[in-house]
Amino acid sequence: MFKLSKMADYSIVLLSRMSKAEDLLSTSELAEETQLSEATVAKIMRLLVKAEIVSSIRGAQGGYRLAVLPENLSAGDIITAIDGPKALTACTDDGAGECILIKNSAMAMRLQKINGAVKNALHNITLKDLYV
Amino acid sequence: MFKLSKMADYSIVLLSRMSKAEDLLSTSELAEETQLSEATVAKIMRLLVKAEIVSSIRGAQGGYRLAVLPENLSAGDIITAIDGPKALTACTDDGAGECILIKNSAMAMRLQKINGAVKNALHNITLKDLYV
DNA sequence: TATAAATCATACAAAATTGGTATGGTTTAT
DNA sequence: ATAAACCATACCAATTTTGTATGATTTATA
Repeated sequence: MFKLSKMADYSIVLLSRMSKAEDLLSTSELAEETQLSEATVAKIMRLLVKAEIVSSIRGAQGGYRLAVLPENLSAGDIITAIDGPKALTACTDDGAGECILIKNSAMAMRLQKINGAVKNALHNITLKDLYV
Repeated sequence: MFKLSKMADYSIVLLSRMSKAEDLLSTSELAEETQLSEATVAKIMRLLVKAEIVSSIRGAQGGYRLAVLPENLSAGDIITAIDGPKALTACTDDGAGECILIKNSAMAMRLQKINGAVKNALHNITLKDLYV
């Protein structure tokens, strides 16, 4: 199913705010402006850094800044960064005995169609589309 | 995020099986062929009946049959039937204090774009595409 | 008409996921 | 040296999802 997670939702709000900023924004600044707790903001920012969507400067006067142009950052990228790559998949065969029904059947390949279509749709929407 | 729920996954398997059947299939028959428990099959079938995707005949010798042609049944229809209409939405304002951040901002409308794109993608895939 | 086959409705517990917070460590400007 | 700020990890609470159980209703058939 598709339902934007709260975290992904928050991240879009944060990224939108950042896309309007010239200089660095700290966790506390972002938290204040978005009404989110600092802990939650920090958690999201870490994921965005790891995904190289934002870059970070450590130490005093540090903070975050977008590492990608808003028009080059897709909704799919953001969701994958926050919720993980499995967030955009149908029944995946992870070798742990999942998807018994579908393994060994043509269905597995067909389900890829659903994934592909959704991924494609999400990659055609950019951050710029979302905040302009 | 998008991840096909197990139930939606199962329902596609069940519907695929039904699309090959001429006559009625009972819960026990479907359970046996798909290796799912009868209780789980029954639960899914109830949802599919309510969504008018399959029709049911009660009583002895009863069972289920597809009520729609496979080429007219979209993945979106199936997912909505199983996981509910909210399954295909971004942060919805349901009046219960959700989405405080986004309410009163232009962001709400922008998020509709994500929903719209995903819904559109899922409605362009039919059951026939999935089992042929 | 009694019986068995079958769907319908509801409720519920276990398991998995998600949301949110806390704690301590490391880096760096001043 | 100090304080500001990011980094890493772990953890718990809340929610959602999965799966099952129980009983009621309908209907073909002997």
